[in-house]
Amino acid sequence: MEPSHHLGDLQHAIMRVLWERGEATVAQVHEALRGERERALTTIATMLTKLEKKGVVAHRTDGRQFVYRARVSEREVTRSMVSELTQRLFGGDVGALVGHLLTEQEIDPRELERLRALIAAREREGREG
Amino acid sequence: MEPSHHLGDLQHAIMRVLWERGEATVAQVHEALRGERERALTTIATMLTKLEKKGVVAHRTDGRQFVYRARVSEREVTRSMVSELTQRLFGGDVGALVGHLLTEQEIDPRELERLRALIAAREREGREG
DNA sequence: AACCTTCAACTACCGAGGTCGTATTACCGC
DNA sequence: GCGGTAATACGACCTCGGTAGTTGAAGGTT
Repeated sequence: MEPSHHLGDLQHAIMRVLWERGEATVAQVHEALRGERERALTTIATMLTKLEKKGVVAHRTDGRQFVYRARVSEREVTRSMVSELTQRLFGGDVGALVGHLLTEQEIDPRELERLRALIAAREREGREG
Repeated sequence: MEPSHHLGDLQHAIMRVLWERGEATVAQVHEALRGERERALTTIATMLTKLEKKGVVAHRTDGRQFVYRARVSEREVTRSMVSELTQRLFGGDVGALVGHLLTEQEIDPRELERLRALIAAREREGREG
């Protein structure tokens, strides 16, 4: 079990920028996040420092600037956060969560068909692999 | 949109006790939670007070004791927390989360069949209702 | 050389969850 | 009535996410 990639809201937003761009300076992250809300540049810088201390990002130096990159993949983080919630709310029962989503949340009909295909594939895998 | 029933770990554990038993004194909650980890009684009492201030629990008095009960349903909380995560990780796309669960997480084959039925029912609903 | 801008570093704070220790109060058994 | 016990009330403190001001250095500009 890796050290629980649990990210806050801003942290996750920053990571998304890094995942998308591969690398980014503080200013670039700040700029990319300008859409949602105006924050001080130092807020981003501080957060990146904290993320680095947590081990989820790293930086190299380019002239005077720090260029950050993610050290954990989006997939890892997503898996980890989803697992955490599944644990908390459904005692780890993934099927129960899917059931909840199917019955309690609105899902686009188009999605349903996709999902149906996904399940079929999954069941096939189970029988063969 | 209700005021975001976002609960921490201990808070959620306490709520689960309340949901299960309907009502419980501080001592009873403390006792029920003893299994996972030993905590001071005052920790539970403090948390219950904070939960009451948040509006998610209420209490009546029985002699000298406070008897707490939940003021929000488990369903509400679950929905709210799942929605939050769906928002954060998949931009609110519930289907995407289901897809993730289907492809990235282990699901019991027996569950798959149940889910298939659930989807079929859902699709039927969509066409008729 | 003096200045101005641009960085990162450092410090400070706030709120919330979580964890308790101590004070106070109210009751119960002698 | 006195002492002990059982409950709540209150306040302290820690961690973490989030937010930002200030400082100090580095480097370009005139």
